[in-house]
Amino acid sequence: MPSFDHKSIDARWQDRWARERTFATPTDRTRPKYYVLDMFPYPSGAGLHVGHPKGYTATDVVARARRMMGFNVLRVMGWDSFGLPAERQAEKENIHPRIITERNIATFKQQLSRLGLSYDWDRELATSDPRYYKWTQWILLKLWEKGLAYQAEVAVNFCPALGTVLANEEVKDGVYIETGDPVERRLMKQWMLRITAYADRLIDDLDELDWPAGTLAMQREWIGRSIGANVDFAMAGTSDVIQVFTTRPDTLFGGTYVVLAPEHKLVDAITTPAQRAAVEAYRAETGKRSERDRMTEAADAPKTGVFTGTMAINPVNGVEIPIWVADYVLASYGTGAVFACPAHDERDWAFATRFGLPIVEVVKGGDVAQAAYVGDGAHVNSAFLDGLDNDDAKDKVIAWLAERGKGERSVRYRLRDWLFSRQRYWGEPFPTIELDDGTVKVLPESALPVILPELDEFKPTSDGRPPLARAVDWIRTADPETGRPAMRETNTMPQWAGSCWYYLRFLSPQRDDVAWDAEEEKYWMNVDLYVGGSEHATLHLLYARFWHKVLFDCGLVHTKEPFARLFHQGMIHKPSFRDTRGRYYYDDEVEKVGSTWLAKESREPVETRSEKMSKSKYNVVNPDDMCDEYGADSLRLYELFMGPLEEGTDWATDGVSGCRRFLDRTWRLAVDDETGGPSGKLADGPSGDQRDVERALHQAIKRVSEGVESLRLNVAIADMMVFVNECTKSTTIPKDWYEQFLRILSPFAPHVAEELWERLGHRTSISAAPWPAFDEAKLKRDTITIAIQVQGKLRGTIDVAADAAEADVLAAARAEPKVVEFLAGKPIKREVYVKGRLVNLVV
RNA sequence: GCGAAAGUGGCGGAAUUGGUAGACGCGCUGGAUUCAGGUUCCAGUGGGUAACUCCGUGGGGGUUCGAGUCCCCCCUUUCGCACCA
Repeated sequence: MPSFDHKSIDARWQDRWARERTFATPTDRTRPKYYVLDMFPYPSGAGLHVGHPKGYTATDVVARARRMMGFNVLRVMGWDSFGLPAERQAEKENIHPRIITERNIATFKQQLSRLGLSYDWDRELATSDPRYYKWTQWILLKLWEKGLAYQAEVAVNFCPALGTVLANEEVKDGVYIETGDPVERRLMKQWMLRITAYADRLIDDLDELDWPAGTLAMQREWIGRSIGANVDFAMAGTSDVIQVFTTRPDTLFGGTYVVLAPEHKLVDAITTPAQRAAVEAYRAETGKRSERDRMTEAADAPKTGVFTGTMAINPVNGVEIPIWVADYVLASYGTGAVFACPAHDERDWAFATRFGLPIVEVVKGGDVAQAAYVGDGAHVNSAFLDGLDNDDAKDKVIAWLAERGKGERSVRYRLRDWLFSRQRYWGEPFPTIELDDGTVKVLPESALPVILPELDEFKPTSDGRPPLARAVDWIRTADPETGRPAMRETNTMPQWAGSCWYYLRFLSPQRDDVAWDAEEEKYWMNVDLYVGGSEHATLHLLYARFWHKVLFDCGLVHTKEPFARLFHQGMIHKPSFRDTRGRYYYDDEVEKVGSTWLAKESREPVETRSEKMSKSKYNVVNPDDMCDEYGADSLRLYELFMGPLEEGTDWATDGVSGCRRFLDRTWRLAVDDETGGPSGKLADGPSGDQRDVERALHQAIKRVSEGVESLRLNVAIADMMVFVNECTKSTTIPKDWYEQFLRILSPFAPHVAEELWERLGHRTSISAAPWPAFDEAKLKRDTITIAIQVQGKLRGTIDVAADAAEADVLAAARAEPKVVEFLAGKPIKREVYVKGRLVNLVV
């Protein structure tokens, strides 16, 4: 029999915390603040699985411990509730997405509440709530005022399956990263946000963030700043010039040809009659291949291209070099034209060797007949650059070009402006109108929120317009300022919009007169610890930083960055079972025979592999089941005990029972299993020598305290287990020690800790008890074990007093029988002594 | 192909950052308690060996009195980027 009834204990304390508003956000300003935030979830129809609470439990431990340490803690939860899945579900079931969303939120909240997470639920918010999205629209007005929102006819990523466009960040290898649906290029008029205007600050301010190094690198790469030069190439017999962008102007003397992208606007003008047919054929050929094909083939495919018939003049040495057209040059990056230096660029080298173009070495260091050399080195064959290294040569040649009006320093970015409209229903309507003369203007703040109109069908119209085109009466409106007839925008904002600023709305979610209270913002911002998945490294986290900087420029927030410290929790996986036809099986439908898995019914072999939990793969574990069987505290402990928070691990329900046994032992230290009364094991003070128990206590306090800071909570739990194991061995333990332990256990296992705390006579919640301090002196031992090595191999151990003198330790080491045996009478050449650790005798 | 991270018992993972490898948990083996256990308690549990001992942190070299930890080469896995000039 388990020792305690988790069902009644969980329910009892959850009720009590809610009734007494135990975790209401403090309003005093006398204590230091700590804002700990989880990435809020999209409330999907599938509900929660045990992967979700991993991050939430970690932040809950931090929040609860910080409160006990004397911080005012802001800990909140909300819903990223606009988005595609609800809309698709709505189409399928013919139910309004709002109803579906409400239903899903109720499920999520119910599941979350069973975990005993210490959220201030009075601050709950949902991005699809008009009280919330009014302010999302309001921020768009700010972006407009700053000239950062505009409409443009652009080549977009259009996903036919979804009937909507997608942002660059949402597309990879020609498919939508969420669903795998193919994406094609189309020219459409869209809302754009000028995130590129913030590119430098988005890179430079990364330096001040305590974020995972990988995520910082990904953001830098995504923004992709390249510093180089624009260089003008004149052409024989025309006044046109070709401008190229290069990061290696120092290799200009090695430039042996120029390449234009097939779409480059000068291609037509410069192609000679003799080459026209070949060039036209090539352009037709490359134009036929979709963006997707060109992406997937990418780097390994042999390079293709044709000569235009025209020569360009290399500005540094006046040499005539041919102009080619090739699709390895992208129209959309830089100027759509490059000068090629095959000796020092791998792509150019591949192209030049294929088409027999000359390779001229200008940087020493490699063998350019064999491969391109891209490293640093002394310049040669480069006139006034000879002898310089890459950096010096770049500076010198840029200055040289600038003096002669042939070039200038230039910075380019991989980052493009953010495509901000979607042809969907379930999102924020734009607070904009278009007048009958085509003028687009934003509505005044007083006209907000622009409420999403009711529809009963959510598909795009039959002629391909967005779902909101169905809201005929809603679209027709008047300019509130002039009364002129106007049309509303039928696009909606992308799902990222709401999550770009929710951390600010949590500061004062009940206020309808402001987006957030300025005083609250000054006190609470920025977010001290932000925990969520690494899949948002270049999406949400980049967009949110961008908005935050705009709000900073508007004087609406006082920090440059929203999230001071970021942590990614690893994903929980579980083996799935699949037969050759791709059918998945639940784990109770298969069995292991020898080393292979068979489907129980068909006896067919099934393949097993560890995958991300997903309803469609039949490998989800529901936290409700864990709470039913083991209790919330056992689940919480296991979520964190599994391994380092940042790493992904396989779920093992057996591990939950191990955590439950730990709590059972904890319980039995205080409560008699038979009677349910006090165990009689808790004493007024130590009996005899209990320094081992005391040391285990202080070690646990130390590790848990450090773990709250470093989020290394798995080892913190291990040390708490050591303490309980020590106590289990003792006949009595001081009550005071046990209570100190309960306090450090309480952030992890709050229900059991509260219950025991109360049974020990406390009238107030353990969550309000002060955090115990550990004593370094109590961690020390009187006698320590010293390892004795001969030639670096362990040959024995000796126990000595902790303060034993070196000479005594060495003497004891030499006298150790095993050691004597291995020394075999040989003279000792060297004695290494590491204080308190080991002795190594070298012969 | 480029970049980053990681490879430790049957399994999840520890290891004071160069100092006794395998903490803690799961699983397993034996014993005790129990009418009965998916109970609890005790003992054991990296591999080989009867033992002395030997071998062991993906593989191979190296530095060092001493390497899971540092250096070089290689292999594997995961993630990110993928002709960005």
